[in-house]
Amino acid sequence: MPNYYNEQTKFYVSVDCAIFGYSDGILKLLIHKRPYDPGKGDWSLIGGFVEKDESIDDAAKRVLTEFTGLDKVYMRQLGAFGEVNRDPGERVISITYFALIDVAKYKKGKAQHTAEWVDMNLLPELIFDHDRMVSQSLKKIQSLIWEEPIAANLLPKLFTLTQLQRVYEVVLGKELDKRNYRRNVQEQGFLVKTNKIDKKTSKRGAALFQVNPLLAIENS
Amino acid sequence: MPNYYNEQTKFYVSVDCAIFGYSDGILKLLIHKRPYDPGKGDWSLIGGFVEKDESIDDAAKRVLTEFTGLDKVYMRQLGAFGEVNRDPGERVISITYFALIDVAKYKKGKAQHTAEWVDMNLLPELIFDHDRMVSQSLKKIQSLIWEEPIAANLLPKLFTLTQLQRVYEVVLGKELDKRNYRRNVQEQGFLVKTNKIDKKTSKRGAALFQVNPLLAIENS
DNA sequence: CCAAAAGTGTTATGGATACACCCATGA
DNA sequence: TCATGGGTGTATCCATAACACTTTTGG
Repeated sequence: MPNYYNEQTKFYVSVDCAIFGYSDGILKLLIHKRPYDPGKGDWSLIGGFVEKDESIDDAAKRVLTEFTGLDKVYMRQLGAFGEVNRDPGERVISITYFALIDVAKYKKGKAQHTAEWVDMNLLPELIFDHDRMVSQSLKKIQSLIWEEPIAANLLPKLFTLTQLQRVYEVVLGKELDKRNYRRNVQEQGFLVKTNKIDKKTSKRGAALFQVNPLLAIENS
Repeated sequence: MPNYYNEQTKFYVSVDCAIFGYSDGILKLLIHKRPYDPGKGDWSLIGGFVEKDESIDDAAKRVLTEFTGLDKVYMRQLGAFGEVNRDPGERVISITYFALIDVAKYKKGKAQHTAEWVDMNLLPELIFDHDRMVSQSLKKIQSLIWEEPIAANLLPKLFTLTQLQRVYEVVLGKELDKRNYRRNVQEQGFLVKTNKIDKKTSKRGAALFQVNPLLAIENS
């Protein structure tokens, strides 16, 4: 066979990103109104097509940067979605990623008029199989949150333990015992106490922590 | 934009299957000598291209059936591998699956001359990124083995608890305490004792078990 | 002076681990 | 009769869960 590849079918391949954020004590998802048919105007995850000379991971990073202005963001692949008719417009195979970002750093990029942070508890129905992508992403984040220092990606660089506790609580969907949580999270060794004090959220002031810079997870 | 899709690049999409089997107390992987360039003659996972009108899951099932003669096999998606030059011949995005099958049921199919069951401990180097696919698959199987009744997929329909224990041990790579293992595996509720007795492996005879038919996991 | 959040240890409980002997049978 | 694998229960340990009070300070 002279060139085996040539006989094969090619496919559009997209990346869809479930971008999670946190503000006001609420877990949010960045979604936007799809600007073209099919499904024009329907809510959709942030996505885009993989381009010729970029890896799928790079495509996901590029899309995320285009839509949020951020790079070096914590992002992981969830998996591939490849039902024949998942996109009724054309056959498109989607590789799904999830990301955790600090909403405060978010800058409107592409889709600036139609992108919104939506309360995860009030999520509208999403297009195609995007609902499944979101629920599977959240499950994976829940299973990773005690394994890797990912929760802090939803907060500014410096944060108090109480702020981080709220993040754990909204991600896991349940309240945590303050003392047990503090013991657990500190035993992990992800966090280092800075000598700075946050005076905004309490009169007494709370110690500000950051993720151990040696662990800088982010991408990769 | 009249048809947004048309402006996009298309890609070859393949499925690669890490097919695990078990015999003689050893965990094995089905690999074959790649029949075409690049890498002709090198060891490779079982794989094939996704075709026009099949989902990626169906493509993986088809490839598995073509190479093993088996259907209704336990198979799960691992994830997508999409480095630009992962396949030096052409840009190919691969969706990787792993499967657990009963080696005794295996029939040589496609690649009958070059496919082999190889001891996981003596695995040769595989082509491209297939080594990573295998090690990630094994990790995922290890994390699922106590969650879902997947280990029995490596055995015939009826098996003794001791046979199943060996499967757990070779998958997890460590010895298990017989009494603890038996308590755990029976508490899961996956197994039902049949009234049949296996006399082949012991003089006394051992009760034969099967997976609760209501749980028939297989594909899906 | 008091409301509001920060910070801190100990006990209780339940799941996981370690461990040893009797049973049934074919050769 | 004995060698071989089958089958069974309990005590210990460790990790997780439950639980309440003192501190600090801005208003």
